Amino acid sequence: MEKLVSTTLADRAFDMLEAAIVSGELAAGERLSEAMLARRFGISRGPLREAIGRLEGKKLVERTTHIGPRVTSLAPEDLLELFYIREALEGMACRLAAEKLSAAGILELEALLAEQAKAADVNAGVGYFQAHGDHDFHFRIAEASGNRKLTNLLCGDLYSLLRLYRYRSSLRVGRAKTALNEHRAIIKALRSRNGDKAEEAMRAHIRNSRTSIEKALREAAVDAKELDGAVK
Amino acid sequence: MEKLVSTTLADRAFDMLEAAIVSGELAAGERLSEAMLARRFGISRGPLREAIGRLEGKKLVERTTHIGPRVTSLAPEDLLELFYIREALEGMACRLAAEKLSAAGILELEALLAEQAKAADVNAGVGYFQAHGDHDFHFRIAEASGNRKLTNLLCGDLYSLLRLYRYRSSLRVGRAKTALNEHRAIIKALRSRNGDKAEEAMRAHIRNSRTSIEKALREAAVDAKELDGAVK
DNA sequence: CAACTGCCAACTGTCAACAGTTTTATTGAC
DNA sequence: GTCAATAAAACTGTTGACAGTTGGCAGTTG
Repeated sequence: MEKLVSTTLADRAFDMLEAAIVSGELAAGERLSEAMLARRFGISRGPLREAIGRLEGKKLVERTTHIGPRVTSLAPEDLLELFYIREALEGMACRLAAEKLSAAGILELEALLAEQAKAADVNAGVGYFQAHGDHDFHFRIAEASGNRKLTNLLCGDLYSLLRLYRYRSSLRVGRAKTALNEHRAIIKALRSRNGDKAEEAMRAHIRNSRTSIEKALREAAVDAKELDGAVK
Repeated sequence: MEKLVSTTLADRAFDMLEAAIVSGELAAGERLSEAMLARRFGISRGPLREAIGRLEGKKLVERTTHIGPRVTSLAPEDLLELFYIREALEGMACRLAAEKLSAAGILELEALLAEQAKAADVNAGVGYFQAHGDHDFHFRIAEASGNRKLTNLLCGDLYSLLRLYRYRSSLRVGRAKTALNEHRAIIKALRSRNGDKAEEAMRAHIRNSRTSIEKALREAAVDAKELDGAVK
């Protein structure tokens, strides 16, 4: 048996499509032509269709009959709705992590945070932080919950959905430093092994993220209106 | 335009399969033969495959290459993990509902509860309560949250997953009356428009459900062990 | 010049057939 | 009688082709 890569074509198509979608290579709302994608991946339309079906089940693409599949496009309200879900789920994950995390695990988190602090300093807290560091931090805590279904839901489904919405990094200038402090508070709560405090620390963090985005969205809406008025 | 039912074959197959799975007609862990299902639905394997793909994305079926799709089977630990997720999400839904629910909405909930109380009395609180009433109650609150993504996640994905695990109703004897009281407490918190209280009331309710199931599972495990010993 | 009608190309939905793998049944040996 | 090996049956993965629908383009008409 040399076929260690016994993945089916549909599997590979699924992975490639998901990667292309969350990376933004396939823009939100873009129509996916089956024939084109089939040529691009070098496979037939059958497996491709199955892959698209799976993505549809994951809410990453939507379909309308005879017109074709499109990448799910998230309205600003949808993004905010997802943040309420994140607050609930990551709060729970953080509570569980506080009860289960090993001393070594906490040290790892602190090391990660120290690295982020450096990066945040270097970049004056703009893009990088949100892109990689924040992500990793939340990932680790989700995994530390020890709840596999919760971890999969957060890291697998929810985060790929969140990435569909590409907010301009300018929306978040100045948030990085605050967020870093909130991460410190979370680790402190984790170290105390207090589930209540850990959950509340995480929820406050995500709540603040949400209000920050809400504010940015309002400002963006105002700008758009002014621009619209100017054009007219 | 008389073709209001422009559903595709794959859509119908998806609906029928999902219904068959959550109703238990297709048992958990059962292997799904594509040819058999295609004959049964009177369609070809193409659309069927796509429907199965969607269910796979929804985590209702799992696939292994060249062996075929099987209905996802939930271990007891998986069930408990789902209850932690429920606690987080429904707690959040209840908080949002407390802030948004109209007076009329609260009256509807109370009416529903009164109906359940009658049914619970009649059946001495065994099967019916859990099967319909509890479900409806939680559904309504999820919808009242006003958060569409949250509602879909709870009512669409999570509940169909939960139904995969068919606990014998005997596991829950005596829980019905307690649960009814907990529902009353939830409504009381909703009426007070206090998000914190509403969230905590719902979380306590689901936590109690979980501990009740944990206890029942432990007892069932002991019984199984004794039975196993007797057989040997 | 604008709007409507009819046609055409492109695409999606569906199917039947082929290739490779797994499972089962049969056969033979010990 | 049991076990192993081989062959056949059944099933999944994949493909290419066909039918029905959608959207756009050109031509025509008011």
